[in-house]
Amino acid sequence: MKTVRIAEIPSVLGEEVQLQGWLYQKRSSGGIQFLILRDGSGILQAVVTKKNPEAFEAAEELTQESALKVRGVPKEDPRAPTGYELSITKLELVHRAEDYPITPKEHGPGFLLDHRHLWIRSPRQAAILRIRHEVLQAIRDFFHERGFVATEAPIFTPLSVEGTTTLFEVEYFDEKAYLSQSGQLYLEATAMALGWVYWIGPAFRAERSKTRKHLIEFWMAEAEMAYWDHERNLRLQEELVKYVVQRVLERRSEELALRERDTAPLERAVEEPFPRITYAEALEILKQKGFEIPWGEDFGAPHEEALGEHFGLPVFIEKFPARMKAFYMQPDPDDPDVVLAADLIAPEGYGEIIGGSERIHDEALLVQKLQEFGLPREPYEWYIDLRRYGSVPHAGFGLGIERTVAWLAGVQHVRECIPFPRMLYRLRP
RNA sequence: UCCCCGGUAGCUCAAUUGGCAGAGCGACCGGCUGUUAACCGGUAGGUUGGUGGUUCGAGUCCACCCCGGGGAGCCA
Repeated sequence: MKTVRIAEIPSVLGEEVQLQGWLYQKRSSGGIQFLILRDGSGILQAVVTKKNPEAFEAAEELTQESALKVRGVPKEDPRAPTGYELSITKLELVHRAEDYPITPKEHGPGFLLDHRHLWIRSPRQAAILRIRHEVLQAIRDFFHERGFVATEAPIFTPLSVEGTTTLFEVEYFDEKAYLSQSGQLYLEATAMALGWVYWIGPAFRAERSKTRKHLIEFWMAEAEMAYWDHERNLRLQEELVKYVVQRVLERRSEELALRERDTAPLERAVEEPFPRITYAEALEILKQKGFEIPWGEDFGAPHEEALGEHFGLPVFIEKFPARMKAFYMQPDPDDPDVVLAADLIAPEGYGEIIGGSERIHDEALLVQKLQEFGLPREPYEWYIDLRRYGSVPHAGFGLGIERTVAWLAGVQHVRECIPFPRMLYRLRP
């Protein structure tokens, strides 16, 4: 007897196989019962009738989410939800579940988040997590194929990359440490050692934000490249995003279909070049749309959305006013008031998915910027050191995993794009 | 931190001007041989988030508190 996973069903039609999984849902009509099984790889309808009294009686005892092993013969059947159906020959109960809280009916977000440890079993949630897996694996493959070295940045740090108000402070024996907001500064160091590097890791921001685009703990894919400039940095970002989108379209079409995701905008993002506009040009476009933003002010969520909608494609916005952005960004030699940085805005209202820049490589300028931004020098001493020993131009970026997954899977809120979201006022489960 | 909305059965929600606390789903019992969130009949299930106040009477009005949700700012 061959044990297979539901994902393999199309390749074993007509032969008796065993499945190991859980009961997602059951419907019955007198002498016939339909069991919707899930096993982590997908869902499948199984059918049992009174002609098999032993299995029929065993099926009657099943509660939602009971664990079971079934034997049967899979075949194509247009009446089944996925087009395949298993005729049960034998049914073995592994564990009978207690009254399961999540029913196939409506639930509110609060209830579902309280039961996140169970909610992830729901097919539509599991589909998002499989898409997330595909995104992460595609990113690893992309960088590996191009000769990047996978490396790591520490989670405990003594310093701040972003603003100092958004830090989680923790005790580190006799001193204070913070949870990392970004691995970037450390990646700059490893880039000087290894050339081209990337890492995928968590970032922590103690921002009191409550929007569908924010998590307190989120994951980033960050890359840093020695001897690269702003232009080459943007080309790599576009190549990466196209690669990831194409991979998900190719390998997760079932999950996208289950999510009822319209794939047309994704296909467009693979085929067409991403528009590139400057901050100043973005202000002009927004002005035409009725948004008056003075030079030097940042965009809000409605403005980002308007820009994404304007192009219908991921769009790069580059050359922001230096004051708006981080201390380490390289000024534009043609216009020192702006920096060689760019954000990539996803279409359909999913917001900023990448932020990147060329980094300052001149020691004096970096020290000056630290002062201008009011940052203490001591914890950054090692970072300044990088500008003393063979300093070279370099660039990098960070891609937000959950926002990217939300865009690809068509999920309204990033909290569904990570197994266990950490949010303002929500630490459990 | 600010603005808006909410908290009633396990879940999703009703409850008219302040006047007997209800429905659907789920659970349980029964019926039905092709269901698609199946359907049909029945049973059980309540300290209306908390404290205080107004009132003959509060789920409903007032005050404070607690817990959520949506959005803003900030960011990926």
